[in-house]
Amino acid sequence: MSLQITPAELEIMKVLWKHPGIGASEIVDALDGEQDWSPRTVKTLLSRLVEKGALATEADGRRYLYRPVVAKREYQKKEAGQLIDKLFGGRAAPLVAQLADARGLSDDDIEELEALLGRL
Amino acid sequence: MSLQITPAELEIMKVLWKHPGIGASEIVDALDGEQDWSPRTVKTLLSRLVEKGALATEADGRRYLYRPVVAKREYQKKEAGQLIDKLFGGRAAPLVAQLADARGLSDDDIEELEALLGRL
DNA sequence: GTCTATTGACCACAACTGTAGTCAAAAGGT
DNA sequence: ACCTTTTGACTACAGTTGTGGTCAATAGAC
Repeated sequence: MSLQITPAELEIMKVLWKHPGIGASEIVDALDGEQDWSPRTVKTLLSRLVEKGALATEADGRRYLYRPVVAKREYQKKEAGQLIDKLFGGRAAPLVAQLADARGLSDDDIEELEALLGRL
Repeated sequence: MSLQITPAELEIMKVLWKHPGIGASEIVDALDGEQDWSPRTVKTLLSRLVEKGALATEADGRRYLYRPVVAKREYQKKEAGQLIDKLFGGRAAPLVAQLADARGLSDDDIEELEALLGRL
């Protein structure tokens, strides 16, 4: 159960993580400006996500309300783990070093990281 | 020029980052145990990588020697950047927090991260 | 010198992805 | 009671990816 979510599907998931339990047209609205997809496209992505088990549906009269099954946190964890396994030999530090190098760390980042390290 | 490298292709790249300038059969050998691909499959992946500009070839008599065009570092940077943009709102700290949560940080990691933060 | 194994070029093909159309049922406006 | 709009179900279709086959040239083994 690898729950493969494609980039396009992820956009839908992001909307639903932010507003769980909305219907297809609200999702289309929420995506407006972000993505320029026809409502048809959004519907297809929704069906595929339901089929994959990433979304649960709840009938609401004529339509469905959608709700994520995988929590955002879980998904982030999985993706982050995959990336460091795939490219960084499973070690977190080189990843952070690359990030720092690639785009610098904000002061906030540094502060948060220090706090985090303090707790360990 | 986004240089889209797929997971299967990445396995080839990893071999070549480690041993630049080898030929197809050496790559097949190096992958043995890792991946179980027919030599044909490896050849196809090589052609696609060359076509995409991710590998350069150098004729060596009857065959080619392959060599990465994109450095590993560059690729890591790009991937890490994409991940935090895609899932962590562009901030590094939450990513590290997820990683720490998901699999813990080794003492080495913590030490390295502290050194890194010290420099900033 | 001839045979065999290797190589790159080209081809195949199913699964997955991105994008969207058709269709029939139902909801809501008037 | 009709017409329009919205919705989910089904369908389409090209591009990408994973996997590997065919073929002709050729390099090396005998």
